[in-house]
Amino acid sequence: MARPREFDEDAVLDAAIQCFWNRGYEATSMKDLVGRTGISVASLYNAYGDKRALFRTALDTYVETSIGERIRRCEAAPPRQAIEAFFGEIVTRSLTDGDQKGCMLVNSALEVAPHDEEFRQVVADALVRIEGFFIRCIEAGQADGTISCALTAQALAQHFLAVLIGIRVLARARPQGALLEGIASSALAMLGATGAKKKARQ
Amino acid sequence: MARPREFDEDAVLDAAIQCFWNRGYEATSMKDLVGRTGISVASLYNAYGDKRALFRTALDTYVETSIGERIRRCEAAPPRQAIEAFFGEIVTRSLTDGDQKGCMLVNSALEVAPHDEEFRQVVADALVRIEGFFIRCIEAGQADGTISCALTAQALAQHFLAVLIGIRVLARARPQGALLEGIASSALAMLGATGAKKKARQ
DNA sequence: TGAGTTGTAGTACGGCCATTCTAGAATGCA
DNA sequence: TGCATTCTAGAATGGCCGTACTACAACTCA
Repeated sequence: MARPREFDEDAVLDAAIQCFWNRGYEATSMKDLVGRTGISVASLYNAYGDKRALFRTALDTYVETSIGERIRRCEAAPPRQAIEAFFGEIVTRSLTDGDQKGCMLVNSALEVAPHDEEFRQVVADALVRIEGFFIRCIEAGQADGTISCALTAQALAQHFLAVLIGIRVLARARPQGALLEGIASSALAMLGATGAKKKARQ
Repeated sequence: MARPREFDEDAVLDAAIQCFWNRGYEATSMKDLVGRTGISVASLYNAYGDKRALFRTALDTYVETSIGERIRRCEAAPPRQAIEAFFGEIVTRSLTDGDQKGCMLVNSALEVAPHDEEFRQVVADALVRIEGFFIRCIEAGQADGTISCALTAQALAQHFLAVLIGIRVLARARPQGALLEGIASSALAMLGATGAKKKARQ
């Protein structure tokens, strides 16, 4: 071990994530990355390998932090509220992001997954992880009666996954609050009528 | 007027659509287009302008043919069947396409719409057109009692739009029949119970 | 202190990119 | 037939791409 890094590795990786997230893989050049990260291209190559490897690191980090943490955060709540919180966060994030970057995972699912087996697997695994979150919540909710049993947990979870992706795509092309919120709330309606308390009030 | 075109304009445009559809805008090079269309780069520039203009023509044509025609075809059927047919076609197409190209409109919604106002508008308009198809079908179905009134026509239509997009994205990352078919059928379940005949049988 | 190691900066490199130019071939019209 | 016009082919162009190389700076450890 000799000379230590001069740059903040987390900050640089975060800057790289922002680039790829915003523009995608192809449209992001090494020059863009150098400009955004503030370090030289040699340092980038030295620290992360080539562009593809840097993208892989960026995507993995994004999935682990943005998505993984959201799942953990939401899953702390009771099942039904966990799903509501998840959609709520997604919609809020989509609307408050001025760059309209959408979700880096969804963007990658379209851009890099189809023609690259490695990335297809990374994306598919992350999607399965989200689906797993939904399944766990729905099963728990169906067990304690807070979620309807009209559909199987898996069917409903996969439906939610599709809606989630749809929201993320629409966030980039039609970023209107009413649209995204409406879609989320019609999805949540599929959870079934809420408990007796709320029902009685209406 | 002098020397006429030597190439089949429809065939060339179709080849260009295939390129852009499969790889996206950025990842498709003029060299790719020359190879796929079979005509020289000079002819491409002469006939369609630059790469961006060719993409615009390709996208417009795609929307008009692939999507416009599907809407017209499906809308010939009664409202509920129209929606069922629409989802059925999408799922079938997604699964039988060996290239897993998904939908060129959805791909464009993520790749070119966010950073290009012209294309954002083109994509948004096309999405509104699909939404309009759903709204017309749902309103008609709610009027004749074949579709549930649990949600407003617009809310359900927008929900369907999101699910549709979700299916198209998943088709590129997780192209499994059971997944896509399951999502479509859980969406169709939102149309509500079918007519008395079918209900009585069960 | 100095030898060894690793990070950094700048630059050079070959290749491919979109685009344009040049020359000539094919057609319609007079 | 000859002129004007349009299409086609291929090469040329300038720029940017990702990447590798070279020289040097900064640190650890003996």
